[in-house]
Amino acid sequence: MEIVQNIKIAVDAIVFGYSENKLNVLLIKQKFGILKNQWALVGGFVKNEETLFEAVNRELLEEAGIKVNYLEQLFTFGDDINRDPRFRVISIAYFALVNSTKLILTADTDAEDAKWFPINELPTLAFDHLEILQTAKERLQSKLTYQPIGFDLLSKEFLFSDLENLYCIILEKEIDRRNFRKKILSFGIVEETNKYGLKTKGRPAKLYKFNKLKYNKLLKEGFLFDINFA
Amino acid sequence: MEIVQNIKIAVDAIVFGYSENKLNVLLIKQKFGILKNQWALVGGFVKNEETLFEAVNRELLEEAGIKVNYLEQLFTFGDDINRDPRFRVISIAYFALVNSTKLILTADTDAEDAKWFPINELPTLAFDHLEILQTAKERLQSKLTYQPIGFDLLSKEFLFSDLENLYCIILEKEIDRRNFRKKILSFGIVEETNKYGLKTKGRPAKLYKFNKLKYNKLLKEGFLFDINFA
DNA sequence: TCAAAAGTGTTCGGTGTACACCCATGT
DNA sequence: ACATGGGTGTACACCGAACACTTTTGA
Repeated sequence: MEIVQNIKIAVDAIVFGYSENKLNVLLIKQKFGILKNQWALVGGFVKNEETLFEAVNRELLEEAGIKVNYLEQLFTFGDDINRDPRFRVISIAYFALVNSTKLILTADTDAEDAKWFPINELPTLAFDHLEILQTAKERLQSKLTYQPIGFDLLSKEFLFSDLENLYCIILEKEIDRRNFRKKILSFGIVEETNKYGLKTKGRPAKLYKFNKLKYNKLLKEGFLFDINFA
Repeated sequence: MEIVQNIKIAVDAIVFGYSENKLNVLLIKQKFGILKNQWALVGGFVKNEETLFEAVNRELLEEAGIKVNYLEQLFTFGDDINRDPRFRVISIAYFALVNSTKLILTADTDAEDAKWFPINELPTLAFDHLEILQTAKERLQSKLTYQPIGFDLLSKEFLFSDLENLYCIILEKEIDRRNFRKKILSFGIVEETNKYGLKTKGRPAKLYKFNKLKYNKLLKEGFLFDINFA
């Protein structure tokens, strides 16, 4: 049986970053091709000899010069046959998190520009990238409540108030400071250091860190991370 | 920029059915090609002009003659470059549920045979289909606890004891009958009919039915289906 | 001494959990 | 009358939600 398929395979990455009390998304503007002068997600075609995972990581490095903290497959977009006007492209979208938006974006080989955009101030996006982004945002929101991925958006040592804020902003709701703190600490996977954050107004705040080893150990014992506030 | 890709796109479906207190999976044996005489998931290559969704439904109809109750994208398998020995194939796997395993399986065009296998008595499977199946089983287990998909595995009208059993078997744990019943009924999305199930031993059992409209209405009001027992 | 943010405890109501008894039928 | 599965009710413990005060710094 001969199979004749004229379908291309691409990977796209939705990269989230958090800084200054805002949730940001990484977008690029390409030098060449159909995407010239248009903001789009990091992505590109899969090479014959590389895995999907390798393809995403390569594009992240080539187009933005970054290595991410967290990466998982999101969804495969292939039901809109004309999502790319040139020819049929099926895109396997990935969901990524990086800590600190301050990392240097090196618009490298293919990308003319790479920038962080607050999720509420997006430019017009190429193709169906806005739809992909929306799916990614929903995944982020739901996953935040049952997996400790929030820490991948913060630096290794962070302020409790930053963690609180991150949850409030991403979940788009108010959370009681005291209950939030109590809940997180009750898990025993966040530890205080003896360092303090930068001087600001008010009482100095301790830096905390996420103990991943402890978390993995608890996981095996049946522990469930779960943060669901009314 | 010219893109030369030698990658084929396939869809595969993991179809679950429930009957006689067992969780079953639908497998087929193909007439032709590399899969001759091997049990495999329903699936095949995507045609140029059809959506992914259409492709899965077509294969389900062609190879097993069924229409499913529930269908969602599961995961895209493309990290093992040699998962198919002929050439590189990326498979977009779908997760499907049907009510009652008694529906007639018509091994149609391509399939020589189509059969239900209890999930604990599987034959050797083609390619990485066992891995795909494992992923599907995990999705089923987790989704069962936060979405009312159990009803898609039962007939329109069902016995409470069947629902209880379904949960016990799929989640592989014991559940207190009384608490389970109380919980489900408290949602207000399952209603009793005035019919009774087939005569068996003991007191006759009422038939119940799932009120999908009510569920959708409650969903909009922020209702969360959630069944998690210790 | 005042403002501003960090850090801590208590009360209350709801819900998950464990558990025991009655009901309706066929034999 | 008895075996078999269907159907109901209660008591307790724990946890999430609401909420107020003290602490530590800089100005």
